[in-house]
Amino acid sequence: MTSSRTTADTSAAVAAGLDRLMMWARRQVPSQMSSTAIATLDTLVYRGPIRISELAERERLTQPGMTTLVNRLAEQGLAERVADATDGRATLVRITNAGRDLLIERHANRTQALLTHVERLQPAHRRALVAALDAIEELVASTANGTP
Amino acid sequence: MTSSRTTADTSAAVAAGLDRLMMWARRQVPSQMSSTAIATLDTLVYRGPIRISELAERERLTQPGMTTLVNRLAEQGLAERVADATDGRATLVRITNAGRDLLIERHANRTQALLTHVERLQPAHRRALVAALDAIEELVASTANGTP
DNA sequence: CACTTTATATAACTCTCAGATGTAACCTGA
DNA sequence: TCAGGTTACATCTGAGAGTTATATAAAGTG
Repeated sequence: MTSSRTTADTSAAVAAGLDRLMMWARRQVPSQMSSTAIATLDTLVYRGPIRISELAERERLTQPGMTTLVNRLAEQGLAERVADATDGRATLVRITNAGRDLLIERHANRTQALLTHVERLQPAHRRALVAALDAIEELVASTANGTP
Repeated sequence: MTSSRTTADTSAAVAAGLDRLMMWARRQVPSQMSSTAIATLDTLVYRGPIRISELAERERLTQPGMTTLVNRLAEQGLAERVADATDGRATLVRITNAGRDLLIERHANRTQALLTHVERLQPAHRRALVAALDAIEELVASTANGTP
């Protein structure tokens, strides 16, 4: 009882802490592209070629919205359309090398921006964050594929 | 030597982990309001009444952009304009009780959404995140007031 | 008291999204 | 095999939220 109570409380504390962390981090790293565009490219990396409608659902966009977003990405050479061999109606979207490069560069920039702050932390706190990296990994992986 | 090398590496790992965490969390909690509007309200809480132009700079918006955003917030009753007693040109923006309530409710909603995932973590991972809460606190506080 | 600077507001435009609707490809049963 | 229904995507308009350029009003300055 005490145990489950504690688990619930600490989970809530962690969730609240993560939310505040995100609010903070958002301000540290200005981003030039639409966050939806970035997240979509990210999904393309982890999911591979994927249908427009499925992409729209994952990114919580309407299908027409995703269609125009894919158009923009294609114009910029960051993604491309591929015919679906199994269904003539469908279009698969695939990230290009340029798209991957953009994500890599962006990630590096953001990491650099956060780095300054992380380096200034008390050593013990930094160690605590390092120790939590696997946990973050699990969290991110928890819905990385097939969100339900 | 080895030590400083390790510090830099682990800091980078932490920063990279945080970036991926943000990408992930973005998808978990859809928000109805503009993220800029939320962040602005948040700033109003932590800074108290503040000038339009200073607010614009903090949120990386142009001054006209912040003027219209403040108009929207005022129409919704989430913030209000107050005359600056020391400067007739300036307008101070102040959050209202309704604005505070909205932030509180939103934080609760997001925390609830994250909670599900946190509770499913392996106990050891959850403990690691709990242990990192103070570190997160320090990180968020590092530029919570007066970023420069 | 003119002149410059500062703080905000207004106007016109752009970009990105949502909602409604159209069109082509697939599936199903008589 | 073909008519009717469904699925997947595209197109069209309209609204929201931001930008730059510019105007207005209050402060400072010689």
